[in-house]
Amino acid sequence: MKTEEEINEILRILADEYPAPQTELNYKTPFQLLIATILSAQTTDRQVNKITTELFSKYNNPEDFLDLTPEELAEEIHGVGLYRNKSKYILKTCQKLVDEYDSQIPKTREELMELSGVGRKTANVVLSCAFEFDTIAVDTHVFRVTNRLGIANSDNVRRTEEELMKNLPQDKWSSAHHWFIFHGREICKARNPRCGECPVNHLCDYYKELD
DNA sequence: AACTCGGGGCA
DNA sequence: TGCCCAGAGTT
Repeated sequence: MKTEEEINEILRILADEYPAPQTELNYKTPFQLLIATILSAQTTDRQVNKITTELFSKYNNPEDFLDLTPEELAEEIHGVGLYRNKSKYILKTCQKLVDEYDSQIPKTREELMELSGVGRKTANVVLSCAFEFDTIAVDTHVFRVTNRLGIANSDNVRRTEEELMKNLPQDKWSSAHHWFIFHGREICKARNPRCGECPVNHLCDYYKELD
């Protein structure tokens, strides 16, 4: 595990390396962020971004989506993968938003996770990016990167979330989330990680154990 | 706990 | 061109 100084050094280097694109924050409303995050399951947000501009120009609230049949919506979101499931989840979620939340997005993790297609990761993204609540959304990139670096040490996403909230300074939670995701995609990849190009390899537990 | 759902990226 | 990757729901 890392000392506070080592963690701050890692964060400093990553901040310098990745001027946080913060892609989730590009969505204009909590509703857009929620839908985009449901769409992003098992895909990159690059794929999601390809379709959301047009999608949200046509449908921008739960009522708009409820005008569509599952088949029509599936057609609209073609390209993000798992589109039939995601179409059903989104329509079910929109119906619930209309029926139970006056078309607003609920602000607690428990309520968000009751929505179809919304698990812990999606709920945390909405809480931290749309409502700026103090949460860290742990997807597989964040999980892999932080465990390799030694900022977390856990075989379980739920515990990693707790460890990160304990080990990272709170004012860095939001930006660190984006650094880890970007780093995980470009450098610290699941397979064939490019450790030679990694700006924090001298501070990485995984890199130390390589040879 | 294992399986399903689509497609993009890379070996 | 086949294998790996990325969440949530279902069985």
